[in-house]
Amino acid sequence: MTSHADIVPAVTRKLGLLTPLDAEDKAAIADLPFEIESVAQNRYLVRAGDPATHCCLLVEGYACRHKTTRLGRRQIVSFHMRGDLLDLQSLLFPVADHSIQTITAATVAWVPARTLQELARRRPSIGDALWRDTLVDASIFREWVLNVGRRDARSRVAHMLCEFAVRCRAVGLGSPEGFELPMTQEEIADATGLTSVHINRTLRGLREEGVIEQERRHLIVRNWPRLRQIAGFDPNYLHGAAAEAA
Amino acid sequence: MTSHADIVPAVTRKLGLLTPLDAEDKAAIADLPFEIESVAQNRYLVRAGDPATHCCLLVEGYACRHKTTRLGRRQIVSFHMRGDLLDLQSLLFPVADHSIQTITAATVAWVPARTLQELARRRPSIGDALWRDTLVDASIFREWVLNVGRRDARSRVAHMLCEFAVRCRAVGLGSPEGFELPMTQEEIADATGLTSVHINRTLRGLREEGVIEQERRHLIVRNWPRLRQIAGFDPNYLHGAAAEAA
DNA sequence: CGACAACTTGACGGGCGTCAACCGGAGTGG
DNA sequence: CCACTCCGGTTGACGCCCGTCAAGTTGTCG
Repeated sequence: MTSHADIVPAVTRKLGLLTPLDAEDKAAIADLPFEIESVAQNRYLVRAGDPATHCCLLVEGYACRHKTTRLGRRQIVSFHMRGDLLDLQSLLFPVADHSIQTITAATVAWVPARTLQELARRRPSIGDALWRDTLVDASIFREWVLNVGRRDARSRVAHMLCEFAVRCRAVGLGSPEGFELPMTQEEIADATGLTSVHINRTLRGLREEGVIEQERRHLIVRNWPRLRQIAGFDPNYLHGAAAEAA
Repeated sequence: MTSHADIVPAVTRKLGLLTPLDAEDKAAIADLPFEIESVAQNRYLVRAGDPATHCCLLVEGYACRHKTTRLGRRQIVSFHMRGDLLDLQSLLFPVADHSIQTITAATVAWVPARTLQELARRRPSIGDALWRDTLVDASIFREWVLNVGRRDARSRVAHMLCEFAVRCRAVGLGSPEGFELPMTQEEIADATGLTSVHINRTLRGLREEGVIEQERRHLIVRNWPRLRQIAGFDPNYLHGAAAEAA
């Protein structure tokens, strides 16, 4: 069971990595009225079009944001893991412009958007940290536009794996070599703008070259330099998000 | 010639659309030390890797942000026009993670990032407005990921045209039907993840169907409903950016 | 009027989508 | 404890959308 007392250090740590916080900032965070919820796999946390009343912190598990074309074609625009703040994007908007869905069972902590916004005004350091977090997200979106727009399937998948690996490591998930890869091939496809069939072929290619190894929902990177080279991966765009990985 | 006195109302108007500003906010904006510069076509305003010391307001003309793959393939991640704030993205980061380049001759107003950041803290409404502006940008990036990842060439180009049209209208550029389309076909290609050859064929297709008309760098939309339908365009994701267009 | 960038068009090929079949593991119910 | 089901993964055949290459043409600026 997760309690309010477990959440506070996680949030403080997360924001503290983005901007220095003083004692009063930390006290203010401890006062936040989190509501903790356990969520099953494949459940919506936010639906596009919903009024945006709450923000949430992903305490445990994995999630993604996605949008769909009018014809129903889905595009995942980001993956999220333990410690990520979701839906800061709509903190200042009345309705959500995209959906957020769990990939695995997860636990999340909800805070009223109004409360958070008010806190950001009262404690400018916290405001900075939140703003910075959304800027990192934006930087990742830009990299994804590049990834989907200008890399072939092979590099595209490799790039997505590199990013996921680095971000996992940054929050202490998995070892340097291996980590959980919780999404289905169809979800990888929707994130890279490909089809699940082609993801399957591409992963097989990487496996046959000895770059990666997979079993179940676990991925082992056998040849990091090669994977980075295939991806053309340069982690700068992750900014603080990978601070610990350096 | 553009002077400091011309810039202030433009900035005030821009930010005022995002969040209500009081007299003190406006006075603070008027005190900002803008440095005005005229820039030729195809000049870099910011290069990826540059230290991010200044932010800039695009006073007149058009610009784009872009990133490139290690193999040198370029992806434009956004277009910008009169009134847009550029490089708020790197307000809180030490180095720029992408480049910004003019598409036409332009005039820009520079402000030290430090000054703006300090203003955002001192006047929370201005901070909100700036944050909100970066959130709108992020929302547009997400839509671009979807556009490039999940639409075919035809819809993709149509979508890009719809967005550009709506944003032009929002800042009073062009008429409901026609507007300047300042970018080359190669730039449209780099924004949509296609090639200039295919952009040429796609635009021809739209012309032959009577959806659009082009002469020089000018575009006339002959059949708006049809263009929107081809694009599957829903302007919600532009949030405040198109406030005036409604 | 010459030079250069942007646009235009055709021929051809490949990367990836589509369709379809099959497999394998996990959960479920008898 | 075994059948049944279902989701996700795997593989092959085939074809199309879009990239590539190449050769003009047009427009613009000196």
